[in-house]
Amino acid sequence: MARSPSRGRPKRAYHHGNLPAALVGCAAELIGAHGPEALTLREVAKRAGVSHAAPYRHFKDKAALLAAVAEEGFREMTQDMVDAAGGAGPDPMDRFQATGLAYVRFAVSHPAHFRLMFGPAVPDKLAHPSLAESARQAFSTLMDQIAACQTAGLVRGGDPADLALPAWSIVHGLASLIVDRQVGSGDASATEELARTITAAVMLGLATEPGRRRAQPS
Amino acid sequence: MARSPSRGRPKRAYHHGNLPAALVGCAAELIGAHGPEALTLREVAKRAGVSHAAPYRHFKDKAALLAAVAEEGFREMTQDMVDAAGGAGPDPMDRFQATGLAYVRFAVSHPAHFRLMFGPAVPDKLAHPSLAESARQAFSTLMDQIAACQTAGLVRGGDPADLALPAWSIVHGLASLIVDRQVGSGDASATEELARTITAAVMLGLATEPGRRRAQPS
DNA sequence: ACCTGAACACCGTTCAAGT
DNA sequence: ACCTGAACACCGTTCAAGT
Repeated sequence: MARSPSRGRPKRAYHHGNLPAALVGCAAELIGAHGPEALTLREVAKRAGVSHAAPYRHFKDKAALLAAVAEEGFREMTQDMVDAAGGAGPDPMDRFQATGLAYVRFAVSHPAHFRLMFGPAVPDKLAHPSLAESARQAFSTLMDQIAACQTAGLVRGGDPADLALPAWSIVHGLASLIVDRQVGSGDASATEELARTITAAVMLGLATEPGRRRAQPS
Repeated sequence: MARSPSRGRPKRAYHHGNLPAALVGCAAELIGAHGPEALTLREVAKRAGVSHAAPYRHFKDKAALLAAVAEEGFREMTQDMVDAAGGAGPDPMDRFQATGLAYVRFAVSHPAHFRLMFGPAVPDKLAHPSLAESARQAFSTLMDQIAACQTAGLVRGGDPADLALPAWSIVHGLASLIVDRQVGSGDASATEELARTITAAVMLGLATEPGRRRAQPS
């Protein structure tokens, strides 16, 4: 097998132009290990083998680097949801539920990334357009599944965005409560069951046959 | 009117034993103004008129002071929910919805406190028992309303804690998404409408007549 | 008992200087 | 063009010393 044609020893490959990617990679590792709050720009730089001032050539400040990692997280989460829907069979309602489960599953298995993506570590997310766009796509994925349910007549009519908001809220709320340790046993299969109950509840609320259906006391 | 009987000028009243309360008050003010992330123990101390080492006589560390402020937040939020339920008339379902609305309203009008209460500013909430207890009471308030709906036959049977989890998740999710600026126009009345839709959706999901009710495509 | 002041080991960020 | 090293203005926390 031929050696890489690029000059220089592989050890110091960063200096040739992929420092940004290396910094994002190191930051993601450290965040996964110790949470976004503990992340230090100086340690990221050290890990990447550069001085603590070097990152500023490629990122405006610490928030910009965190935003890049958060964006990566949103893309991964969206992919997980798309995959889950695809693997859930033909019933649109099953696919919808699978998408929501994937949302919760992502949060539970990557709590540090989830906190980074939604928490205050990146102070103004709208200041990072590609981050905002990747977040929008995650929501969009959920919305698409609702729209498919509507087309199949399984969910009542209306703007899919409006209907997706309760669904997003409930999976996001459960995920947040688990990640913030307000709820949940830590047991993975118990969490799965929780998520299943939660999504089922909101699905009932969105199902067809709208309007007054409240039961009267006997 | 008689002067305060305590010796010394009111300006330096802290030194008599209410420094802890003064620190919590100053911290709450600063958090409300600039968010929990921006809070500095040194500035709290300065604001309270003591040296930056003085707080350590009363709080183990920064997290302990933040925990005290968060606890205050949970008590206030619980009170808001109780008041909302009380002001909502006799229908248990209306009272339940009012409680959920109060939850969202608290978050929207005290975003910094909400972030403090649920976010990572207090790293290990379980390490502060009275904080954990105040959080439990907030959840409990929501649960009580569900139980009342069950008693009235308006919500299906089962462990109230299980049924409250979807409700908690959905209001917490909406509140979090708004506070983290992933959703919402910033308009207060639009937010109110959002919250009303959300709570209605989950109420439909929890209503009586359980089991298979999914509509088939025509 | 409660508070102060100096000190320590960190931060993020900037900037002249090197190659 | 890209990186380094020193420097600045901060942090949280500790601890001897004061009253």
